[in-house]
Amino acid sequence: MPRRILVTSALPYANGPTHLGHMTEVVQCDIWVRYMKLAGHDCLYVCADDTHGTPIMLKAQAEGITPEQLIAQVGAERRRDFAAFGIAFDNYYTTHSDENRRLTVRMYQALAAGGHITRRAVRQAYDEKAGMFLPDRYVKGTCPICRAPDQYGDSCENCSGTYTPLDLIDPVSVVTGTRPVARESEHIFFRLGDFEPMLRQWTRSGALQPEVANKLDEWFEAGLRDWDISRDAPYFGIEIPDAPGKYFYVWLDAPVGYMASFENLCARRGLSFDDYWAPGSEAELHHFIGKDILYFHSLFWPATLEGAGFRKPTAVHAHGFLTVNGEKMSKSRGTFVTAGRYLAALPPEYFRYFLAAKLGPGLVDVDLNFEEFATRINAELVGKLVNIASRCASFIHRGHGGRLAKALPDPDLYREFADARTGIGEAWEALEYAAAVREIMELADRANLYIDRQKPWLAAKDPARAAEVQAVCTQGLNLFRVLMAFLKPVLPATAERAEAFLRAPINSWSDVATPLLGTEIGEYLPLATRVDATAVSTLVETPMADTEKPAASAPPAGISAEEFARLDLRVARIEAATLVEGADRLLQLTVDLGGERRTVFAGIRSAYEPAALIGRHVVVVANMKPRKLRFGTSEGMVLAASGDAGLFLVAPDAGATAGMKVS
RNA sequence: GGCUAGGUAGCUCAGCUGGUUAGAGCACGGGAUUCAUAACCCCGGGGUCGAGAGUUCGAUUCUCUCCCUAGCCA
Repeated sequence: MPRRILVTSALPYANGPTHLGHMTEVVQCDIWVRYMKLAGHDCLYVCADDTHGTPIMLKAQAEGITPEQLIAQVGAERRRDFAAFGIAFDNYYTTHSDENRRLTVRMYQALAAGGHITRRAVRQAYDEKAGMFLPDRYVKGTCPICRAPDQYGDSCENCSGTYTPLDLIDPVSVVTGTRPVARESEHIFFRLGDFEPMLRQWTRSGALQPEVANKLDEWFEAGLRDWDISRDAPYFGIEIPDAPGKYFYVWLDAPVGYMASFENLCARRGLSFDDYWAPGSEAELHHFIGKDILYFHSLFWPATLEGAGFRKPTAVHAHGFLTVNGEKMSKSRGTFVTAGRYLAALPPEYFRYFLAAKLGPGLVDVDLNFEEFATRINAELVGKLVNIASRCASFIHRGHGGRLAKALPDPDLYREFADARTGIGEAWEALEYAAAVREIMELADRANLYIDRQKPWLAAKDPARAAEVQAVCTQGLNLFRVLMAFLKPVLPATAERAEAFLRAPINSWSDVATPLLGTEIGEYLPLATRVDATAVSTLVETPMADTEKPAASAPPAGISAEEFARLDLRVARIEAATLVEGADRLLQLTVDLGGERRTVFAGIRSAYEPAALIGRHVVVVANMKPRKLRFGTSEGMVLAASGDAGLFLVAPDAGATAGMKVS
């Protein structure tokens, strides 16, 4: 029985470029959707741009364009980027649409009719120069609790205390730089507490991951407060019908965008909206989101749906963030990888594969470690999987006219592979992607082992054994085909090329139940090629702050002897020095610290020839935390003086030997 | 601070409801092979399973305390 399933991934906010964090979510979701479709379910995947709110309004202002122009621009980029990564939306829409406005108003009116809406005055920071109320994050000032300067209006990063923008000492509007004043305005609230019994029950209904349900208990304990769903003009959003000059808070209309996008799809495909959204609907509704927006999707969203007479989600699947080389993606650290930057360096399906190999059903972050990325692509995808086809294809073409044998020499082995689809399918559905990939790679190992044991290259030397060669390679290619089918949700384009090569499409999950026999295959072209580490390293900009910016920029305050003693300065002897390709300032040095050897990158290329450095003694900070650069890890820092006259290494007097402490 | 999750080989991780010498991949050392994109195959080194206490005939697996890491606190 095919299930009817509607799937969404979180609507990306239309205020900036698509980055790998966005991609993590849509790729996870897309893999799931593709698997469910292959498994024969009636599965639809919709998404949209989240386009309203103050940040969009201000960003458009700053760029001198209208919000509509801004979201149109971002929307076009999004579609292009998602398409490039093979995300197969059934519909990608926008929250700035008629459908969304109508549905949001309808939801609000139903909530009001049900008595779930209340109003009261709120005192807020108001920017008189800009003529607008300021969201908490748009006011900065000194923390009233710990006096840390330059803190946001909602909480302090230093002492993590919470307060309101008006509590700040010397508050400043981020918009105009003026001091905001307190002003009152009537706001409209959604009475979330009305839905506590329903939410407590829904939370434990299997809709949420267990650790998420635990988290929610904490929120229940704290008590469910009313939710402020209105904002005063000027605001880019949907005007509230019975409150002129007031707009719906973007977080009210954003998830409604799921429905709006679906309604838009219904119009195009002749589907019934109510089949999916009416209470008691038999269809499943799955939301994929990041853990940061769990609160909205596990409390407000089901409550507003229930209150407005819609069905609740079947499941909310939250995932963790993507980190890059162990660090949060951040623009200032240069670890902010946009979709465009990735695409310039690497094939999109490599990212999909890597992610699948790392993702589980939980909320843990996934780290994009460059070394591991290259390893997994090269060792697993190329070395194991694609290798099976590569090593078999030539034999089938040589001497057998590209035709597969009529029977498998080892049907039991084939059946084992084909039967694995049940477990692997269950793993895909359960979001146990890493487990699925692990199992597929174990099978790939076995396929390679099979070929190794049969040694078709030996049999190929004996014309009398031609049939044996053909049979063994037919077996190998069929095993390969099974594995490719298993990975089709992850690698749709690669799978398609494999299908073209084998001249046999894979249209459903059970297609691999029967092997390919007696048919002709196409020419083998490499389905995936190895990545080299430098391509991967171009994903990030190297900040190089250590070497580029001499200490002159930061006049250090007086330090104590203890503080100085924290530096482990050592004499080191340079054993090797090489140019670093792609870095015009760096030299890679291998230094001897008196028995210990270290690799250090130093920004001294402008002043020294590598060959001239070998054998020289320099001073190195030996207890520097290892620092990952684009070209490798630097395990220390070489001291040098610099100024207008140039750059000069610091060297000990003659007689000092490697390893000596400098103090 | 409260809560949630996690701490198993150099790295990434698997170890279901406690049970014989704790596993895999990558990396590393040795060997074999040459069909294949320096791929594949065999062998090997390497772990006080975060620390301590408890329950038990027996704990990586259960309980408690502590330490460390990450995240969440509208």
